[in-house]
Amino acid sequence: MSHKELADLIFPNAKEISYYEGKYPERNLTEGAIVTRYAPSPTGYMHIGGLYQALIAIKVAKQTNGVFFLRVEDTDQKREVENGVIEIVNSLKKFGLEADEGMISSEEGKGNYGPYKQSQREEIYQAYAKYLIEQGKAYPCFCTPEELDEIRAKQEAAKIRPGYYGVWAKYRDLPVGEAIEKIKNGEKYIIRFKSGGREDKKIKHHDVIKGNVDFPENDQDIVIIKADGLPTYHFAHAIDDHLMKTTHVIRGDEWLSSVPLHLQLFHELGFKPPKYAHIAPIMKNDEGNKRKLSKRKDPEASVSYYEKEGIPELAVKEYLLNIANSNFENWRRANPDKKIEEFDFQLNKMGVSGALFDMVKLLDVSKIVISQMTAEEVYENAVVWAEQYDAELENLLKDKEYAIKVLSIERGNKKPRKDISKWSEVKNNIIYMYDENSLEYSYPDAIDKEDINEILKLYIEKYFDISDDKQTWFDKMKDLAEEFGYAREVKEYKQNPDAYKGHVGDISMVIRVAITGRQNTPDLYEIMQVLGKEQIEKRIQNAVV
RNA sequence: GGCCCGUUGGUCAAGCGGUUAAGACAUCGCCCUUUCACGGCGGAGACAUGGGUUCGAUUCCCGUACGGGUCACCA
Repeated sequence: MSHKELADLIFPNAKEISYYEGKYPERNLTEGAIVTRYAPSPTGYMHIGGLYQALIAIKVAKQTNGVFFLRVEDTDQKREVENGVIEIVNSLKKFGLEADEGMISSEEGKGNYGPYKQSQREEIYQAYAKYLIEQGKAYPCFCTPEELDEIRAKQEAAKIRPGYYGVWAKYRDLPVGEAIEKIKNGEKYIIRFKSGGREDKKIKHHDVIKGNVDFPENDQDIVIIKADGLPTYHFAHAIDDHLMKTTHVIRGDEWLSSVPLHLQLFHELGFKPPKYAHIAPIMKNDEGNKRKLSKRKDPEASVSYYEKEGIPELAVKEYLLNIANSNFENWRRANPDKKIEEFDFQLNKMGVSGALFDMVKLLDVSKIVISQMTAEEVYENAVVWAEQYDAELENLLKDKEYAIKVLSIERGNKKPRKDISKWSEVKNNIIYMYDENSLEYSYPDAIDKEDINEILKLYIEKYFDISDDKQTWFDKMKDLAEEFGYAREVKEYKQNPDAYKGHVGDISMVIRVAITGRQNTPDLYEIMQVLGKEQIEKRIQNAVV
């Protein structure tokens, strides 16, 4: 009885591995080109952490003229969610992170190293599992889940390391003949990897991000093929990243402690291992404790949150890049007009521990991104967002010509306003330019209430002329101020505050509040030009009590 | 609990044996400004802790505390 017979019995139809080795040749890439991948499980909505990983992976691949591919890891059918794959594909697309190869819909992929969905690669895994069995490096294990639980319970009771290893690996040394007999009798089994590792020996590993890390060798006989015939993550990772020629495995650092196992698997399979870059997760402060951003508890963990809020994709990417390479910020300030693609990203400059997600900072990045857009761009984005999430705003934006005028105020110059951080704020930012009947008037306390009506009346009767240029309008404000005992210049007032009731700024504030219902608006002159003569007259009349 | 990893201002973070310990967001003040912003200038604010090693430790070593990860027929 030989290992070969056992292997043939278990996987009678599996091909020779040489078939696959030949089918997927080395990639013809230039020196230094990096091949990366994003390999999510289709288990629900896309997580911001996934986007983060994908962004980094694609950045690294692109800037070295390498390849970035999307592989779907759906070996756990129990957790799979309907439309999970399409959700991932669409999310990536929305953020402009399209893969060179990989899944493009639920079932289809593109590229020469596919299939890119693990459930479609079953025969490949089985071929390699068969190869390992033939080599005596893998074997069938007949333990039931209940038996495994018992073993673990015993180990815990005895306070020793749990797991399937050493003397606890019940079937690792079962004579081949007996294994064959059990299989022929119809006993259920899974395939385990036969580890030659020793827990008391250390391996050294250099992680691109984490640096040098020492681990004990792996001595666990982990399962490689499950009862359903599909591989576990570890096995699929080794096979796929070898066959797909991944050079850098960029993944969450929850995998760091699996590195000894993975290296061992690559070695036993005769593969050249990839470089590993383990990314720290994005954290959230939860009552003093740091924890991973959680899809269940934190709405901002889902990428769909940003869409709903109307935070531009570019802002999210810039913020993420900020977290990933802190020198990005300096680069951005020095190169405000350059594209993200031009930034030289360095994996080894990534922080080793997880950063707390900072919404305030994200919104600041977003403000800058939006402030650099033209009125037209802001308009288009706001419309797209409003169609989906805000019917009222959508309605306001119907009159495109007027909307563009409104959005153009203090935009497009060298120092654009930064008062919109997300599309959901646009309505509040422009609504007073539309509805003159729902304004609320709240004047600064410093202004004598008695004066307000008189200022407004006099302004409209004596000074208001829509055709005034800015300087004339300006001078008239000063005249008006003087007429009411307010200083023409702020400086004059400050030098001699007792001589005046206030200064010209107070007067223009009165006009501003009357016209817009706000104390905080962009340049008043420009607003008045957009509003037009009739509107202004009407608004000031409304404001007069 | 075992094994890994980490700990610089409120947050993100540079620095990696000798620095006045960068910068950004947030915060405060001033200036500019008709107003609101923008912008400019400035303030406050940090090397978890105890031992070593060293002429000298934020930087190196050990311990402690705290935080994170991992120990599945899940990824």
